[in-house]
Amino acid sequence: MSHTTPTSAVVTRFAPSPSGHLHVGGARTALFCWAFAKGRGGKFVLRIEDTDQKRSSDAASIGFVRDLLWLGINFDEGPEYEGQGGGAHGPYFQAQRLDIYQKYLDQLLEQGSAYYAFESQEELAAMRAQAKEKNQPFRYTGDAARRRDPAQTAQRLKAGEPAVIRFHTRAGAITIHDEILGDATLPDGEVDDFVIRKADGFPTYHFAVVVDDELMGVTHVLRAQEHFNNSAKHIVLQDALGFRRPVYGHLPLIFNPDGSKMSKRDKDKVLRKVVAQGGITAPPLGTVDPVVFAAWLKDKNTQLEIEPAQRLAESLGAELPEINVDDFRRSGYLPEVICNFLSLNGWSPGGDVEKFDNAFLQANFDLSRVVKTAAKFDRLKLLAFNLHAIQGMSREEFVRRTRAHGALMHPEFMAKLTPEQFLALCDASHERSKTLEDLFRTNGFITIADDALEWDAKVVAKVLRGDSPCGLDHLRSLRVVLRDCDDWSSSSLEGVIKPFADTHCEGNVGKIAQPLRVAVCGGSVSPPIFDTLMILGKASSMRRIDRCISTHG
RNA sequence: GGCCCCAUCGUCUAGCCUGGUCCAGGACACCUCCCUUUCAAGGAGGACACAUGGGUUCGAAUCCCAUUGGGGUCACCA
Repeated sequence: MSHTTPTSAVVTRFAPSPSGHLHVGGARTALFCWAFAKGRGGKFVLRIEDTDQKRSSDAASIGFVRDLLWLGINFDEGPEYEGQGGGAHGPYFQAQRLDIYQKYLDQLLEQGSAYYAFESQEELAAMRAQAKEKNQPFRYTGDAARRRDPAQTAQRLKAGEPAVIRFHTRAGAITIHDEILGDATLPDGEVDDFVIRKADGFPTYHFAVVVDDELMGVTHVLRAQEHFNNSAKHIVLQDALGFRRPVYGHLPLIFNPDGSKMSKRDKDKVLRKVVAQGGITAPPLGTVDPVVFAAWLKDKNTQLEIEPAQRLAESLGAELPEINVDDFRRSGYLPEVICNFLSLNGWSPGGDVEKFDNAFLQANFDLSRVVKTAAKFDRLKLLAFNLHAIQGMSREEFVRRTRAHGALMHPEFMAKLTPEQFLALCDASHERSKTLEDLFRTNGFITIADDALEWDAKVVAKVLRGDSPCGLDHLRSLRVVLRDCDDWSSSSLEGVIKPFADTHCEGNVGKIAQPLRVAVCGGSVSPPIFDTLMILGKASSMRRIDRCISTHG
């Protein structure tokens, strides 16, 4: 293979470990990497870091790629996935590149830049504990190991003793050049002889990253700030291997509003709280496996799988916090809004501009405008952005996207509405929808059978009873009027009910609208009442009103 | 604890590099009022920040130092 890769072309990469779900933090990293490369006519590479056999048992679980594409983040090279990916620098799964790493491992070994080490996990843990006890940082010193003669090392290896390969870090301070943070120098001794190949033969993250970034021609490494110190390790590796050094940019972290790290564990946290408050000792049927549940209860560090966690939350009436991109999709957020909002966490185009699309981001994203400070993820502002975007949609677009969301998330709801009903519901809900989920969440009464509707006791007491004439009295006299009303359109109903309110309630429409609303939907919230009646249709509306009167009369 | 990084309204941020136009701008949230058949939405107002202390300078949110506070990292995880 020739090395004619033009050095001027920008290449960035997003390199997550395999997972079925894309975290919003990861999404932002991917978005920035994508925007940076694409805005400069470069390439964006996706690489799967599956060198941890314990966690990557299901190496095919790269479901998050779907989330990436949903957000509009496509990649030029990477695993093949629904028409995306492929490329000349594959394979893009690190677990499939073991022979490549071995070559460079050998080079390091020959150079004397790496050596075998035989300490057991237990020994290392003891050393770490000791360091911690003395309040000292743990640093592995390879002197003893390196002093061992090669013959003995060979013998131990031959005997099948488990061994790792460590990098021999030379003395000296290491300076990291960072396009976002500026330069930072780690003093001599900060980087110890870290492991580059594990006992199971897999490279560690540090080693695989350095080799792959070089081979894949990555020019700019943009990743979260938690990787900052790792960059020092990568730099010394690059130097030892004679590799080029990419430009680094460490992105500020994204936190929860309370300052804690945003983590999928937050879901477990919410569930544990609800379970504890409810004094629940066994999982509701069909939610979580009882054995798993017991183990989960016992060990606070364990996490439930996403699907069981969702079932459990639903059955307990708990709201799980949105953490993954898919959570936000399910909650009815728009991908373009998520991208827009995510960009604003850590970057801004300057001035007062804050609403923009991915094309704008691509054209304007620049490292010099990335902020250094961590951001707290403000869901309320995201919600406001989503509302604004929905309001900005045409009627057709709103219908189309709501229908798509409904087909995916609420097929049973969709099945119960005629196309005309659905359209009317969309019109009645458009300007009040903060998410695509709102319509489905707040209009459940429409899909309930007329004779199965239940009324909220509190609301009944407040709206239907009380002063005289009370709501029920109004309903009784209004039902006669409505019964004779043949044109059940919104405007016609208004033409009937408003005059009724004039004569019976001194023009106070609320006095009659609320009892009506409660009668037909069971609660105090619905779209405007005339729309609500129209959507339900005359037969259904009348049945509900009559049943309400007889039930509460 | 060692090392590294950071510090503008409650939150995301503009301004900082190239000191004066900033008694600090926008957005979300919040408060008040208006509109109103519910919930929203919408309209009009309002309150709210340069962490602290020293310098440098005629002048500092902007430059320097210290303090304080916050974060990251210290794995055969990535």
